[in-house]
Amino acid sequence: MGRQPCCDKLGVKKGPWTAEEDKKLINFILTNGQCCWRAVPKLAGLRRCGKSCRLRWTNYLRPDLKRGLLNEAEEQLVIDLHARLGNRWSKIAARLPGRTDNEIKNHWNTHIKKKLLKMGIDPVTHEPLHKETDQDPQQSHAAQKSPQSDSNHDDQTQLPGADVVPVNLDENSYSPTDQNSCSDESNLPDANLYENDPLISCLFQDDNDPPQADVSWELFPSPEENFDSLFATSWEENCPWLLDCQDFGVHDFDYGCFNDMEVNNALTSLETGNDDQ
DNA sequence: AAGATCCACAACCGCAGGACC
DNA sequence: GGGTCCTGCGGTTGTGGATCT
Repeated sequence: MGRQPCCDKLGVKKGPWTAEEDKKLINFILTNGQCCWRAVPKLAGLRRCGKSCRLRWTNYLRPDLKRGLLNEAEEQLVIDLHARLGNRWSKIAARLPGRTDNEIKNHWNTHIKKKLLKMGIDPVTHEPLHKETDQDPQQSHAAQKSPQSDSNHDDQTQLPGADVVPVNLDENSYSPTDQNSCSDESNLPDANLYENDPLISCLFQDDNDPPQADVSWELFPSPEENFDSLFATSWEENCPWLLDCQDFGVHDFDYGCFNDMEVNNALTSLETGNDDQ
């Protein structure tokens, strides 16, 4: 049926995002909220397809994201939810605020799956593996302690230490992804969210104490601070961890490169169909 | 020290479904 | 009702770093 590709492949950049691109995207979302991802690249001055922008935002730049490995409680919850929901990662992620479906999926594939296998549990069915796979005593012991062995979880599973939403499999229950619906005021990132986000906080904060690598991800900027002035501060001093994350072109990370005029120009070119990517 | 292999994670791809015209 | 657009989802791939030989 001649469905259009999500982006024209020509001139669209792929691969890892640079700091410059991140900055443009963050800045755009902060200014305009999440709206019409297809238009975002043009409006934000990015050579990316909208899909890529959306993924980058939801999986990495979103202010309410936690970072770092899932803690034990979260892991247990993922296992429990997976037993009921299967590979519906977005549903699972909805029960773990600050975690993305991609993150959980990756963690499942790289850690939990192996862990379960080691414990003698089939990661697909969550049933004990066949007896012919001779478990050594340690493994069978581990299997006995597995979350699946106590089968009477109810739908309000809440593990100690887990910063998670109570499990209620009612489809209408809370989902963090609900904030993704298109642009109204409520869609603009809540300033309070940034109090829990290290990346944004690094970008915004004054040069105070650097965030801890471990991440309680607690944050700092006073709400009344203006994003512009915050962006202008020297974040790289405060965020050595960020420099480790990607090969960022940090020195290009100049907030001044994006402004209203640029947005207007992009809007104009979008309206007129002028695409000079 | 260098090459090979493994591992973890970010990013991409293709499809499905809902909204809109 | 059908076509198109847009977004979200789940599976898969690519890449860089870590570890092993």
